[in-house]
Amino acid sequence: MANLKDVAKKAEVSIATVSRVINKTGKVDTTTEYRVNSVIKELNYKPSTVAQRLRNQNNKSRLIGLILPDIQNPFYVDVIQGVEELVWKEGYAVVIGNFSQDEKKEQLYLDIFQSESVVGFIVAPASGTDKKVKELIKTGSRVVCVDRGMNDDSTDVVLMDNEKGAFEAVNHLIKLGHRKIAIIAGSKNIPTTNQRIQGYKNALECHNIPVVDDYIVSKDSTQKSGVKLTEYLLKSPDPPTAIFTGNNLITLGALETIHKSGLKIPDDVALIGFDDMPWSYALNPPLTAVRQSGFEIGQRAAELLLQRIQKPDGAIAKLILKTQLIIRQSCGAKQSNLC
Amino acid sequence: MANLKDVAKKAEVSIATVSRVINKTGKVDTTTEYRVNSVIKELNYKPSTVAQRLRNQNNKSRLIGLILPDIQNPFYVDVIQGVEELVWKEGYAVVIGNFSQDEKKEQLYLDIFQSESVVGFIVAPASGTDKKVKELIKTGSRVVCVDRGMNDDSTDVVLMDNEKGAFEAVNHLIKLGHRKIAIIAGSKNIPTTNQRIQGYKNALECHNIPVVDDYIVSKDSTQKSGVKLTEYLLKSPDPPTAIFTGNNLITLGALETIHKSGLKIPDDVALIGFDDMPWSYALNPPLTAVRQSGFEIGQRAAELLLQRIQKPDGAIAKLILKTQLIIRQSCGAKQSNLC
DNA sequence: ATTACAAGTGTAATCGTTTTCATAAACTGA
DNA sequence: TCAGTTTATGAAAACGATTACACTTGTAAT
Repeated sequence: MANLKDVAKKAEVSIATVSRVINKTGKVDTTTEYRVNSVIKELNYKPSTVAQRLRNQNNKSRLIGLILPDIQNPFYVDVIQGVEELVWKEGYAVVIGNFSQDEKKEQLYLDIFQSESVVGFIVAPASGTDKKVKELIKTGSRVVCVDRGMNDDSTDVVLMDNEKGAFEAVNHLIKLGHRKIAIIAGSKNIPTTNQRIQGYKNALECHNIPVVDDYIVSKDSTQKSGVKLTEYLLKSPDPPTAIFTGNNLITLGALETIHKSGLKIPDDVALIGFDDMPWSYALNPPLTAVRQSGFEIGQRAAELLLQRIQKPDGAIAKLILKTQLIIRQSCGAKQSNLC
Repeated sequence: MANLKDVAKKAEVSIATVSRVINKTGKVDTTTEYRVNSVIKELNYKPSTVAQRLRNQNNKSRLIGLILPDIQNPFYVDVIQGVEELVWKEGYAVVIGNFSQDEKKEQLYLDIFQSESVVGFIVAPASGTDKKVKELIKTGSRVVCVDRGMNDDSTDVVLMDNEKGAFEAVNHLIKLGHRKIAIIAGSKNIPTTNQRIQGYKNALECHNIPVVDDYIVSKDSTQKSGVKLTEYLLKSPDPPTAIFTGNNLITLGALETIHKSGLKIPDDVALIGFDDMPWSYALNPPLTAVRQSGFEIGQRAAELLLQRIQKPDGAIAKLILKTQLIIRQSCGAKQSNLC
């Protein structure tokens, strides 16, 4: 690759002049400017970002590091899309690290990204006490958390109101007359899971319906465990009349089992899912679901990050986005007017 | 951040010695080595990758650039996952550019990634004559194409056998007795679309069924156009008894319309989709579909890229992966034994 | 005692930029 | 005509690392 020196020699000027032409800093004669520009084109010269970055210490990359627990989950894909779309307008690209719920992998991605000098991080941290994240902040990196925050509120964060979302879902089921309501939750290691379980309990308690431990099942946040746990619930001596699934993958697993066992939705068993997905409406019957917009989370997080980059010392923001209950046909329509 | 000089001063040695300790090159006294290492830890010193890269001209990043047309499409998410999983083992991270079928955006991402000195690119190019991609190859970048290749076979490429996949799908419908078969294809600008249409035609011709132009509809590869075009087909004077949808998003759109119009699958209209998705089995009835493994494409592409990085001048590979017809219940079961 | 060699270390050049400072030439105004 | 100013340019220092080379010791071989 041609460098400044090559261009300078060919244009018969000093490298300083070439640099001035490129960066439009300082006076340059019009004719030399023209000459230099021709040579640049001729040699297809592109300044070395590496050298620039070394020289201009503050010259960060045009990369934003996005570190997520599970790219297989379409929810996080929406987050990616949200971030990408917003950040793109400012000329940034997104680097993605998928750590598959593995904290070690998360740490390594943070390391790699840091050494690639990303301008900032958007992270859904594996734990609320992530040492590496704290270290990053201390050393002046910009970090925004999504979906899950740091315990000590040391970063900007964009969260969903999971508890309320779950409450509304279960409340909806209760209003339709259901009393035997089960929840298939995701991994208990994830804060959001516990928030959703809490919302579920709150709704039951609000209607004086006893919380039955057998109706609260969880393993991990995969489709497979959705299949298994639904089987377990349906085979139990007193099966629930309604199931609330903790995320979109679990919902798919539950659907699989319900169809296999020949039960009808919503007459034999009602289903309501956390996560509204593109396929929710295509189901038969269309799925009633709690919508959380990954796209919006992504966008907000990106906004916060860009702000933080501009104003490193601004107040720390904590955004809690509302979920939306999308009522379709998977819970039946028998109305009642409790609550 | 501390640099070599700081460490050297504090450890009372020259920067050369510090460098030697870090890189374990050259002789260093055990006690000085120990001293230097302590200081490094104390100051939390990390070598500047930027400076290293400038110095060691060949020192590339640990990033692989992945440039895709539509991250909203779960198929490409599978590709990402495939790449990520394989490449991760070799200590690389993945940078993702989502160009939303916009060639300009694609070019810009290629530029950004190049200036971030990625070790290699995996691209699903917007067009088979992409100038920028060719330029990259000329300047020594490693490029592997996925899903769509370069016209002149100038890069390694991993493709699906779309024509055969479509053929088998339509053949399946014909064997079940269908004669009025429509195809809702994706954007005609994408090579894969045309391959799938070709496979569709081949199957009809193979059974001496006339190809009816009215049954071949296409717009773009979105859910929305799936909705619209299905409406169009079902309202036509002689509606098809079976629909073959060109990708997973179109399938969702078609399902939406079919359910809305109260028709039963497969009795009123059979449906077969290109792309088997996690939700295919959760549908009611479960969807018969042509499976193409994005994950496998991703993995293979990553393999090729890593090989190419090691052996820049090896022979160019063209991998064509087979699709798999997953027969479920969305096409009915009336057997016939033509063909 | 002298030479030869190895071990341990430091000096300085280098990678490709940007930018400060110096300087020569050209212009200004009395 | 000459001081003062502006314009156009170049030389050289930095950014933070690596590394070839030179240098000082100490030790072994003669």
